[in-house]
Amino acid sequence: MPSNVRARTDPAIETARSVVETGLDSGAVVTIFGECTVEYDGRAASTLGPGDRHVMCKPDGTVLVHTDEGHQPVNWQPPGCTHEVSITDDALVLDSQRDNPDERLVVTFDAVEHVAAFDVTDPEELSLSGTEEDLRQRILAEPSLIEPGFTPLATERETPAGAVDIYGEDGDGRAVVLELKRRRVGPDAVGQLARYVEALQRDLHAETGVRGILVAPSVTDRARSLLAERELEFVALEP
Amino acid sequence: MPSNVRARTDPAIETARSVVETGLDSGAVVTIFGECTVEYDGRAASTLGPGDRHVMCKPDGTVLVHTDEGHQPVNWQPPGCTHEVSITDDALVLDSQRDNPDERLVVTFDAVEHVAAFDVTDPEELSLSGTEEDLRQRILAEPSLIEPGFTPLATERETPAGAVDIYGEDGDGRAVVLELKRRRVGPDAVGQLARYVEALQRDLHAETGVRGILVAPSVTDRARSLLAERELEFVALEP
DNA sequence: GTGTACATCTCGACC
DNA sequence: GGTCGAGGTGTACAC
Repeated sequence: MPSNVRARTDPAIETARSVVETGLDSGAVVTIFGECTVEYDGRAASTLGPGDRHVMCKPDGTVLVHTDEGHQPVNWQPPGCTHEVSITDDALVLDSQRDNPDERLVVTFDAVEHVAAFDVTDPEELSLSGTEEDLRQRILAEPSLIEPGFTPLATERETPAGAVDIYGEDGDGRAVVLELKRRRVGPDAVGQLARYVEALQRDLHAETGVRGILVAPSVTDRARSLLAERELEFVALEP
Repeated sequence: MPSNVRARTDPAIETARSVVETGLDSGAVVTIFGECTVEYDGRAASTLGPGDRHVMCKPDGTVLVHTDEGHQPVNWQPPGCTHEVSITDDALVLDSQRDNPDERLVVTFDAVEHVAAFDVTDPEELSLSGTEEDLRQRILAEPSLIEPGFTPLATERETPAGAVDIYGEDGDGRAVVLELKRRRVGPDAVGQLARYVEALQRDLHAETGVRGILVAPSVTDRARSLLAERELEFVALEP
């Protein structure tokens, strides 16, 4: 059985170029480790001087440049880019570009210390729970978690300010807007709820006010006082 | 000169364990490629069935699990975690945990096709331009970009709703709040500006209203109408 | 440590 | 293709 991996440590530059080019052409995930500089120009612009980094090129056009710290790549290119590899002045150059927006990432390796091409077979999808969608399902299955008498009427109900997570009415027939968050919320969520309540109020020409309820595990102090100022409510609930 | 890289293709499982453990202990960036399953439990919870993935462990405690698609890792652990590697039932198991919040990621490799440890030396910092901070500097250097007579008085001015990007006054001495965005803005930015304007209005007990100006390259239609409803303004400006 | 807002955010869904 | 909001968001910075 042939290996799914083609790798070289401290390769000659032409060998490195070959592994990368062959890998990219065959739809492999290609990684390059070595001393490099990185130039980026697009939505923003950046430069990164010489240092050791790990670069990953995916067959979907993604590029990721990782240092030894942090979850986030120091530089990257999103899916959909086209990469080219070449040798210029004894350096291995990876050039990744895209349109809309016009963006370009160029990684120049003075020295390649490792290169690898991985044939990836991954049939599985991630199964994730504990999302906002789970919270929504919980409430729709048991509306009394919000308060006795609450009745959901629609999800994703459109308003001039955007779609409301859950729209319904309370035991007295008043319109209720729910904004759901899977985690502790700050002022931004209050602003969002306030927008929806105001928009719906205008839209319905309601005589009685539209109630707005923020549903989340907890709120910060500032968010709580913003809720109070706007006469909005809070219900503690987890996904 | 000894190589900065220790790598093995299709290693025996004990060899793989040794390279990973030695690498983690020495502060190297360690990568493992092979067929694995992934279990995560923490802020949310997830499972991922068998497939080929590329796993990177950084010396700061970061773990990244990448498939062949997308910018984002399919699973990960943020910096600050402690990882352990072991062999259980002929599988290589990577166990990464942290407290606050309690989170655990377990990657189980049925087969390791490649393993590598990279000694990283990276003295450079990223130099980035085109950020919101650049836009702020541009306005402070030339306030008339907002409008003739505008005078900045403070940045990060605190209000009960949060800190205002730039606070100042117009040619008539009216208070002005600027909210800056480096890119095209939607309804969320309008909500943010509205919160600040309302909070400052209350705070100042101003007789004349506080003006709110959104400064960004452009706005969506919905954001524009929300601005109009709230009598907020827009100035087109890029970073 | 928590709170707050930015980010080349990315990503998916819907229009 | 643009708009919109979620995200296990991560990240820096202020309190």
